Amino acid sequence: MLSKKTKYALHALTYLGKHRENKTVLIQDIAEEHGISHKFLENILLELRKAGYLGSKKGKGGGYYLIKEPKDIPLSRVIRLLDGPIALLPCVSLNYYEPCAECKDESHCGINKVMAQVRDETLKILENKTLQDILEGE
Amino acid sequence: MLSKKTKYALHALTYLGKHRENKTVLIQDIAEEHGISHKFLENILLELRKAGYLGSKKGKGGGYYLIKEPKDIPLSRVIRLLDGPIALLPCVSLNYYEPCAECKDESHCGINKVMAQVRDETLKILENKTLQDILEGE
DNA sequence: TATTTACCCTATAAAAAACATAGGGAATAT
DNA sequence: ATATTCCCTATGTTTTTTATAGGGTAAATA
Repeated sequence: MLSKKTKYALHALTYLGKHRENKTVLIQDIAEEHGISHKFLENILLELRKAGYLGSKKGKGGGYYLIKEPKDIPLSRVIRLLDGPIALLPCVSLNYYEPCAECKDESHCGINKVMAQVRDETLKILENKTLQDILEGE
Repeated sequence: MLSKKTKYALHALTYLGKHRENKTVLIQDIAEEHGISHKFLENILLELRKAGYLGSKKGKGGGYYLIKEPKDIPLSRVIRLLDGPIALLPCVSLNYYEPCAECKDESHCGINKVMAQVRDETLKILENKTLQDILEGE
């Protein structure tokens, strides 16, 4: 399951995607819309900004805004950013690889091989679904 | 990512799948083979037995053994049993459904719709990969 | 039938991760 | 100047995961 962090990030991106004509959106507005803690959401938006999905403006009239096209924001990226690996095991993670302690020989591990296939197929799904798909479903 | 519980369960099932000619296998043997805590593994095997994947025999000469065909043990089942939902959000889980607190109207939520699609496609993958596939990769 | 073996079951504790809050700092509009 | 709003780091709380403990029960064997 996704963490609340990732779930809230998706809600925030969706909200920002729906308000692209406005210049900026306040953290507070998104937080209130979904009943999320302001401060918790703030940390999430910060991460999204650092990752290049959002822009921000300080001071009165400031706020956040989307700087990427919704079609260029795949679920895979958002999940990786906030939740970490998409692979089901560390030993098959492309971005967060770690060997499994209980596995003596990765190259002869059937679990490893199958999980690598699962990873590839799962990635295909999550790379093809984007914020755009979410917005179209609203 | 899968919990260690699920990962160990897969190792145990694999071990039992590779030793089907022997009548039974000791918890201890599996635990030692993979450097897993005996007691932790015991709880996992217990769950697998209750779920109908394993049989057991008490007393001297006892132990565990596989009672299903490897091809009839899909990853989806093992994951659901030990880790819970396969869906990425509670609001699209088939077996562990819960509404999302921050979502006012599920039927008009784009995240919900996309995640339901992701769930369906992910399930296809995990239902088609079985213990048999793991055994063939060893 | 006594003894040993090995699974059965529940409870509890330790560690890690997730979730949330706090509070002052820096930039900007008015 | 001042109010507004994001920026950033640190810390606390809760939940989940991981692991351990210890006695109970059934079966084989002698």
